[in-house]
Amino acid sequence: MATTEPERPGYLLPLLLLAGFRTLIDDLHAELARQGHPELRPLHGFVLQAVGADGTTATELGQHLGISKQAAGKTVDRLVALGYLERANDPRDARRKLVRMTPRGLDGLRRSAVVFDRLRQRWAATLGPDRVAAMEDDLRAVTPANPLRLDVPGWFGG
Amino acid sequence: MATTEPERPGYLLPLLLLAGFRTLIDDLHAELARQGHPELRPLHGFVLQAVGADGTTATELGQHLGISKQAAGKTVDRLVALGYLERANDPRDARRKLVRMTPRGLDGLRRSAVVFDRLRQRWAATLGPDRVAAMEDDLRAVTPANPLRLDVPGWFGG
DNA sequence: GTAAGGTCGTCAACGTGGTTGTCCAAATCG
DNA sequence: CGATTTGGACAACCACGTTGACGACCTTAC
Repeated sequence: MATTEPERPGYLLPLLLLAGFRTLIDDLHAELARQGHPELRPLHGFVLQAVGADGTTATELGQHLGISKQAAGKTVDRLVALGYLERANDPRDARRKLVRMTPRGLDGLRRSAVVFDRLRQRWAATLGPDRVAAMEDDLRAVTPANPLRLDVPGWFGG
Repeated sequence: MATTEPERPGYLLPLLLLAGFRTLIDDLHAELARQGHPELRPLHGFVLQAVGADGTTATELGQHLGISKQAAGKTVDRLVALGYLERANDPRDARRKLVRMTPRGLDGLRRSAVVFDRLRQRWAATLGPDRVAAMEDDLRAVTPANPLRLDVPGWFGG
């Protein structure tokens, strides 16, 4: 690198990152819709991921996702109504309501993982596997290893 | 590349892209808040960018941003209330209401550009200028050159 | 054992952003 | 000219986020 770069404007970088994220998520949900999960929203996938196979509670979920327990509870309500989650009582603590995946929820989660892997392979086929890995490594290097902030709607607009 | 990659899970890629975007935007707005623009939300910056120095109308803005004209009008209302935009009548078409930047809006937009450039330089200093450029090129290659979809809150949570 | 304090879940109110549907005024077309 | 299209605004609605308040329940200390 002898001379300086041809001065790329800085504002393009966030736009490209957003576009990349959005492309991936849109492709995922287009495929999920084809596979029997048309009601899943981008947000929901991440919530299912956060609930995991072991289940949690609304408060834990909120902490994990970086949102209030009330907001987490509302989203759980929605996913219960859609048939992806269910609530159960904790036998050891009558205050807690365990949030668990239903079979349908597990199905969606597994399919998401498969599709994400396939999408990453598609990027690798286009760019080369090393470039994708480099992108991941680079992003990890400039990103404060945050524990997943999922308050996107409120953050962006709020 | 003799063998296959060590199987990185595909779901990390979107998370890293989102984290990168979010880091950039958060840093930008932290700096903007320091420079006298604490009320600007992430969304607002993109809207100002879309309005540009020449101004537009709410309908055009909505088309440009990928949202309805009503949603665009609402956001314009907010930015007018915050002092970043102003409306004026179009002398050639009494239906149209021109949306223009105020001096405050221009100030915010210019500062955003400066901060974005500086943030990109910071990434370049950490990763190397070629890596940042490569990331941009790669993202452009896997992204359908979309004309800026700004319906993020509704898209994500919808 | 009982009183004090902390935690979990829920209800309510509110703000912001998105949508669709309706409607009027103004421009444009035939 | 009348008919159609277009821009803007209003209203109703949904999704997601917030904070505040409040029971119900666990835990701890006395």
